[in-house]
Amino acid sequence: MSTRKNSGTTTTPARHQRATSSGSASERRDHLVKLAAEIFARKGFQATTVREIAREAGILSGSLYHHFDSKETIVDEVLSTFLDDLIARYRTAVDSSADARAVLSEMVRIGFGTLEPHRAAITVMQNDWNYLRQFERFNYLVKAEDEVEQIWVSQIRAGQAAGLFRPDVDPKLTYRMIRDTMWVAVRWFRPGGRLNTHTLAEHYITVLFDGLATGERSTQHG
Amino acid sequence: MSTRKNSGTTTTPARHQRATSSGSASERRDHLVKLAAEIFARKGFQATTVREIAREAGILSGSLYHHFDSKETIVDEVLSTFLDDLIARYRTAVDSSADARAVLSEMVRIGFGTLEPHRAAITVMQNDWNYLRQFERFNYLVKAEDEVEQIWVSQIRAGQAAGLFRPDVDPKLTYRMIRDTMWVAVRWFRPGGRLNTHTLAEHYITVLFDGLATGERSTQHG
Amino acid sequence: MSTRKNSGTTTTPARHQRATSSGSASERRDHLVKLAAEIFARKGFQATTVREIAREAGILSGSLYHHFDSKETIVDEVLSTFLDDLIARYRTAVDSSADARAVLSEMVRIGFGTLEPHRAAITVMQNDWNYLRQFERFNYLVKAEDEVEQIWVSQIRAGQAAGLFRPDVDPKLTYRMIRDTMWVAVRWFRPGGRLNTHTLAEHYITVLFDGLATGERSTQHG
Amino acid sequence: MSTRKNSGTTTTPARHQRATSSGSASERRDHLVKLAAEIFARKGFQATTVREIAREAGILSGSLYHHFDSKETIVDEVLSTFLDDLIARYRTAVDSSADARAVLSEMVRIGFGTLEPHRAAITVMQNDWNYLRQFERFNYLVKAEDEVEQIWVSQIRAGQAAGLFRPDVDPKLTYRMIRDTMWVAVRWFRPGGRLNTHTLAEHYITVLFDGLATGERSTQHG
DNA sequence: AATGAATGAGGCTTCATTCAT
DNA sequence: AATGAATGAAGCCTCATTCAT
Repeated sequence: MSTRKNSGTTTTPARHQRATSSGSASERRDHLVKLAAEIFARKGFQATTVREIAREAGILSGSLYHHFDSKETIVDEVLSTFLDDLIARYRTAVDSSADARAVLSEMVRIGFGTLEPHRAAITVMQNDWNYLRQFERFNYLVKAEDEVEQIWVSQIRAGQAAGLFRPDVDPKLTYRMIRDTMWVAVRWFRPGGRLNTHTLAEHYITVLFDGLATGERSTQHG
Repeated sequence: MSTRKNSGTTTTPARHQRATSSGSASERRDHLVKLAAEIFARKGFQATTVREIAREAGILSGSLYHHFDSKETIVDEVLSTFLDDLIARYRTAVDSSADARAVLSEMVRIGFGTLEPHRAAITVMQNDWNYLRQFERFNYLVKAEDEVEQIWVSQIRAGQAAGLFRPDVDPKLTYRMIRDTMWVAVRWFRPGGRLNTHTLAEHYITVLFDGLATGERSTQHG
Repeated sequence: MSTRKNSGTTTTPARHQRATSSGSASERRDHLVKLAAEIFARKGFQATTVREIAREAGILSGSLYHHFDSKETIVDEVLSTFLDDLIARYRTAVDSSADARAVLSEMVRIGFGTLEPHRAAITVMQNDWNYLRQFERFNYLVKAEDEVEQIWVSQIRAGQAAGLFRPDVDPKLTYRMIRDTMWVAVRWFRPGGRLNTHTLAEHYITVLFDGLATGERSTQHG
Repeated sequence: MSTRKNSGTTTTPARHQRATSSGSASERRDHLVKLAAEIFARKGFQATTVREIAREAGILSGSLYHHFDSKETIVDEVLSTFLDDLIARYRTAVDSSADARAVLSEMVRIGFGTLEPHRAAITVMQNDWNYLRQFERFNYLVKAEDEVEQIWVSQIRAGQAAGLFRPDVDPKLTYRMIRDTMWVAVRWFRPGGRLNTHTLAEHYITVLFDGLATGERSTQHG
């Protein structure tokens, strides 16, 4: 699936193909996208000025428009690159013939696993989603989200059907809680800190499947 | 704790307190804050213009400055009102003499319970936190967050000490996951929809304490 | 001469004549004018807000409009009060039958003598003249200035005619230099400092009439 | 001494230095500064709007910010350019080996000589000094003023020590009077009128050194 | 006399974007 | 590919003034 509206990185025919010191045109473009993503993540999309992105890249703001139509084109590329990658990974996990618990575990690992390589994109998605979705051009974000939900929910349902998961939980609701827990972690997760994404994933898998409580289950508390 | 920078609603000595047809000055102010909160939630703080807030209130933008120093003063009031209320509720729950599981369950209920009355404030906090915390005036947000974390973590630790909770989970990490799950729900939760906040809370309490899986625990999967 | 456009202090029929705790209406008005003059002097007319004047008077800005039509009415009163007083004093000096040197000396003393009682008004006149004269309502300032010039120049001419003053100086130019020297002193003169206005006047009279140089005159230097 | 906060005209390394039809960037900037100075002088700093400056330059107000950070940056440049030039000229005069009277005469000529080329800047300094000095960024104005006072006072003292000047005049006070007389002349001096700045200077030198009176000196009058 | 809410015009500044060079 | 000057719309905020109470 290509969620990208504009030329994607993988499908773009390299234009000009100059072999300059700074690499090909598309490499330059990718570099700029990465730079921008970091600033978007740090300050928010709206609070980031085009001048700021340009300055960080060592050029003037007008020059950015040789690479991108608009500021929105840049976030677009940031977000769609992430979503393309994420969905591709989920598909791989689902395509294995493992049972639902194993698949879900793998998907949790995939989710936490994107925290580092796609930290900026995930942050932007968390913080600026609400703003960006107002624009028609970002409708595809909702579509991608729906597709992801589809993948998760069907796994949870499969697990329930197989008797692996409690039958009394709501699949959609459960998915949303898992999803939120993973993505929001980007707000406090710091690479190189006390916890790495692997630990995070295993910790969450444990609590998710077996719960926080010890001993006999179903005790009426609260 | 009062996180409020400006005169708080509960502690403000009633000044002049004229009883006019349009209500007291502080009622007018509160009304404006609520209006603004809704728009901030819908469009984001930065994307909301003061003209927009004023128009919705039926006045001109300049007139807003009769009530507030700045646009930031308005969000400030939105957020601190919410935090004051939340922390007060948590304190009440903690002060009961129930066991850790009961207290945590109650705190989860409190959290989900704020989703409706403080929907706008929570949304703003989720979406604009990253932007707002850049300003010194919002330092108190971090302080309030720390206090809340303190409350939760100590309950989780107490539960572990009492043998109620798994000893192998990280208290801070667990708190963060719970918190995120609750708050981010504001993004998709719609009052009057299929799920109400009570259902949400109980659902989450179930999964949180007892896990998603059925049958024997600790089986190595994935 | 009354330069005042609005009700002057001396000619205004006392309205209402209430004997309140704060004095008559005109006393209240005068008090406000004095307050305002100080702020105008300190911050400049334009940079002074009506709110600021009101705050200093312990009332709200809207209430000022019970006393004055507009902000400009207030400066108007500040300036015309000063000019009325100044011109009256000059007239007295001129009406003596002393010789030109004595009269001019006295006028210099009068000028420096206004520095303390009319410090604020003189400061406003120095700093905001350029701005205020743009408005038709302040045309009378130019008229007052012309009248003062008239008084001085005729004295200088009389002194030249009597052989008391050099015939080779330009009377108007000389007047302007004297005037400027006196008024601009308001910028650095501080009551209670090393110099009082009496010393200032005598110092200036000395240099003005007899020059800075010692010994033989007319030596070609420079 | 460079009082300039921003890149000074004399010391700026020519950046890029494109030779376009409209001149270099710094030429454009200088042109804008001159335009602005005229309006500041005519209407006062505060009463001048950036739109007005832009309109006079044939551009839109936003475009001004391509050249200057703020309205204050523009006056800053106006004033510091003048002060730099003035102080440089004074230094040259002082560095000659002439006697104090000759040096002072020359400095008077320099002062009046700036009236035409720096008319706008001097006017702004006279009228808006009181307002501008409130801002930290204009602290350097006071420093420059102090330096100038230093130069004058030491010459007056030298003249007194050499027996050229009356010993009974206060050097600082005398300096201030001279200074005020020169600068305030900018308020009424009109190039091309009856008097030119050369005449003005010689007139003032005459009165300053030898006084207004004829005949025997020190006669007690007044 | 005073309040306090509101007006409405206007101020400075920012910023994505364009375009000739 | 990049520059740099300019656009033009819009944003936040200020302030003298008005007016019902």
